[in-house]
Formats: sequence, C-alpha cells, structure tokens
Amino acid sequence: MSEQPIQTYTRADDAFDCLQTAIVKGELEPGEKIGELELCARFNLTRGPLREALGRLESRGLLVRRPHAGVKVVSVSATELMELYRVREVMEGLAARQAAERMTDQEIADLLATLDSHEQMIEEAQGLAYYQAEGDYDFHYRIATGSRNTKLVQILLGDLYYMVRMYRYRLSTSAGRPLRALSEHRRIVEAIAQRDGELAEFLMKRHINAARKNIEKKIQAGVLTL
Amino acid sequence: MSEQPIQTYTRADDAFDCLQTAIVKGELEPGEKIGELELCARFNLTRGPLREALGRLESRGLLVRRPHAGVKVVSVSATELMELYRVREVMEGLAARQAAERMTDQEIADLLATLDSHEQMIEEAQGLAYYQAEGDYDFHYRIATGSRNTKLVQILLGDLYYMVRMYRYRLSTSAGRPLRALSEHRRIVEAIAQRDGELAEFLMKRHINAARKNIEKKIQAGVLTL
DNA sequence: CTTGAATCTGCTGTTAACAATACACTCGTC
DNA sequence: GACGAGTGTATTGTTAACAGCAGATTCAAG
Repeated sequence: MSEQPIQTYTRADDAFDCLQTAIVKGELEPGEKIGELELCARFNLTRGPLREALGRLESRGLLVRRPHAGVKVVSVSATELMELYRVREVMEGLAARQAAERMTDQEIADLLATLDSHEQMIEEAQGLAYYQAEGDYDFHYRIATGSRNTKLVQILLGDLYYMVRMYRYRLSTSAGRPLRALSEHRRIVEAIAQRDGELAEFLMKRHINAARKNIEKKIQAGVLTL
Repeated sequence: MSEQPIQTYTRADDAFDCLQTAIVKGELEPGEKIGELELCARFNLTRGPLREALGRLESRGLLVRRPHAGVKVVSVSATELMELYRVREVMEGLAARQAAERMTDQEIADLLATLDSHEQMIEEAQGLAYYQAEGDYDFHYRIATGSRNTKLVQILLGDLYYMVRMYRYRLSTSAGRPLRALSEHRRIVEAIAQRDGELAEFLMKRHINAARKNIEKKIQAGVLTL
C-alpha cells in the first residue's frame, strides 16, 4: 500500500516555488531588475536549476526576460489588471457551471463547511484582510478543482490566481466587501447544490465582476498606485 | 529608426520552438517517452538549453515530466479534449466581445480580406485540410490579438492553440464543415464590424461549440482514436 | 519454473568553468 | 562643455564534466 509515487522534488521545483511565493508576497518588487547570482545567494541554489525555474516563471507570465539583459518581475498596469479580471470572469463562470454538474455531494458539503469557517474568520478578525487573501482564494480554488476540467484548473490555479494574489497583497481590503462577498459565495454554493449550472455560472460571473468594479473604484480613488 | 530591439534569440528559444512544432506536428508521438540526449542529437543542441525548453513546455502542459524518469509528450484523452474546447468557448467568446470593442477599422478590413482569401483556398483545394489547419487558426489568431487583452492573448495563443493544433494534425477534416465554418466566421466579423460585442461573443461561442460537437461525433464514430 | 532481491547500467539532476553579449564608463573630438 | 565612439567589465548564455536516483537485468533461492 501507500503506492503514492512519492513525488520526489527537484531543486528546480524548490526554486520555482520560492521565487513564485517571493514574487506573490512582494519580496521582489515589480519592475525590479534582479541578477541571477543574487537570487542564487538568496535562495541557496546554483544557476542551473535557477535558470530552469526562471524559464517556467517567464512562461507563466510572472517574469519578463530580455536576452543578456536580465530578468525583471512583471509589472502589471491598472488596465491589465482589469483585463485579468475579465478573463477570470468567464473562466470561473465556466468552472462554477461545471462544478455544479460534477462535484460530489461530499465536496459540496465540505464547501459549505468552509464557508462557515470563513464567516467565523470575518467575525473574529472584525475581519478583512485574511478573508480576502486566503479564504476567498480557498473558495475559488475548490470550485476550480470541482470542475474536473484539467486545462481549466491548470490555467486558473497555475496562471491567474498567483497574479491575482500578487496584487491582493498590496491591496488593503475595503470594509464592506468581505461580508458581501461571503453572501455571494453562499448563493453560488446554493446554486451548485441544486445542480443549477446555469445559475451558478451567472452568479459567479457577477461575483467576479463586482470584485473587479471594487478594485477599479479604488484605483480611481488613488488608493492603489501600481 | 528601425528601433526594433532586434529580439535576439537564444538557443533555449530555438529549442522551445523546435520542440513545440515537433510535438504539434506529431513528430513526437503522444505518450512517447523521450530521452534528453536523444533530443539533443535530433535538434543539434546541448542539454542546458534543452532542459530550459523542457521546463517551459512542461509548464505549458505539452509535456509531463517525472523526476529521474524522463519526459513524455502529453497524451490527452477524448474527454480532456472536449474540456479544452469548453475553455476555448468562453475564452474566445470574450476575445470576440473585446475585439468588437477595440479592433481598428483597418484591422477589421484586413480580417474581411483574410476571409476572402480563405474562401479561395477552400474552392481551390476542393478544400478541406488546409483551411481547417491554417486558415481557421489565422482567423482565431487575429481575433485574439484584436482583443488587446494581454493575458487572454497569452493563454489562447500560448497554451490552447498549440494543443488544439496538435490534434488538428491527425484529424481528417469532415467534408461539409469548412464551408459552414467560413460562413460562421463571416457572421462573427460582421458583428465585430457593427461593434456589437454581445452578438460577436454569442456567435463565437456557438461557433466553437459546433466545432466541439463535430469532433465529438467523430470520436464516437471511431474516426479519431486518441 | 517462478519469484525475489541485489547489482548494474543508463539516464536525469546538478555543479562549475568557459564564451559571448549588453551596459557603463572613459576618452577623444567637435 | 556636449556628444559620440571605443573599450572594459560584469552578467548572461552555453558547454562539459560530476553525482545520484530509477528501472532493468541477472542471479539465486524456493
């Protein structure tokens, strides 16, 4: 038993994870030009695996690379961030629809339980940041995997979320939003529980759209610099 | 003048392109386990750049890699291919909508001209394969770029199209489809020309849906093995 | 003859040295 | 004094040799 193939990790994988989280958490500033050996010293690895990781990150759009000129963290403009949310809108809408068709009853029950715990989080922390950063991510993460759509999961979890989280980190969450977001989450799960894919898709798209407008408002108000 | 930054190409880039086209054209069979030095000999390069290219391709989902066990070309099941088309449906729908809002009049005129040349292609070749393989790709390519949505372009052109084309190559095109597809293309462009984003999105989604059903039918008929 | 384990080979992962290129600085000239 | 060309250095791209793991083969025992 325990026939798990013991996913052996390589240093390139470690480098990839380290860099990705470093970028997401803002330890590496967007637009910052960074040298390879500097990174090697920082994460205790050699250039071979590092370069492989850099290639992967570039391919995912978190880095930009100019030959012989070095790599720099991608800096997304305000409009590009909005475009990203437009993509999320249709992708997560699809995810919600397929999740409604395919999630098991057990998964749906778990998802509901997760929402309860999120509610507690919000109350306890009077709470803002944590929910937006992790809880919300958790919710969308589960729906994505619940879609059973390999490519969809790959894009949402592999590409989009990391970029979204990257900006969440420097985005003070607005006061009223978490509670409203939670109620929107509940309605989405209700639709999924009723196996109403069409409704789930509609609600999810509206949910993402609301989040987008929320950020847009902040940018125009000058809260978010970029 | 000529201030083009002379995009200097590195060997890793070459390796990436070579491998990608080799996979797309079916020169490397799906599921085939391939050794690194074998590839080095085949494409005249060394392991360093090759490994970097392999990392990028894995990150894009065209290869799967098991540590110490080698790489193999991804083999997509029939259901996974259908899921891919579902993703395309919503993504290209969005692309069409945004293209209707943002393409210049010149671009639209060019697109129409392209469709005319496609029509000629079909007539000349009594034609099936070429249109489906390249012309159709060209059409969708232009609409994607016309959306002016960086991330959308990145995903559609970087991830999805190569995988779609990979299966187009071993998919004998059905007789009636090209002409019908062309007329669908025309109607989409008309909607774009009228700046009717909503309609363009609807027509594009229906177009992709029809293509999906077409393939689905073939798979059930046993024409396509996978 | 089958099954199990231990070795052994070949590959992948890693490392360190080499070559080529872009950026910066200096020097010369206008 | 300002601008341009040429050189120099530092960083990236590349190559080749080393280390470690996975799978295959072989041998022995039941």
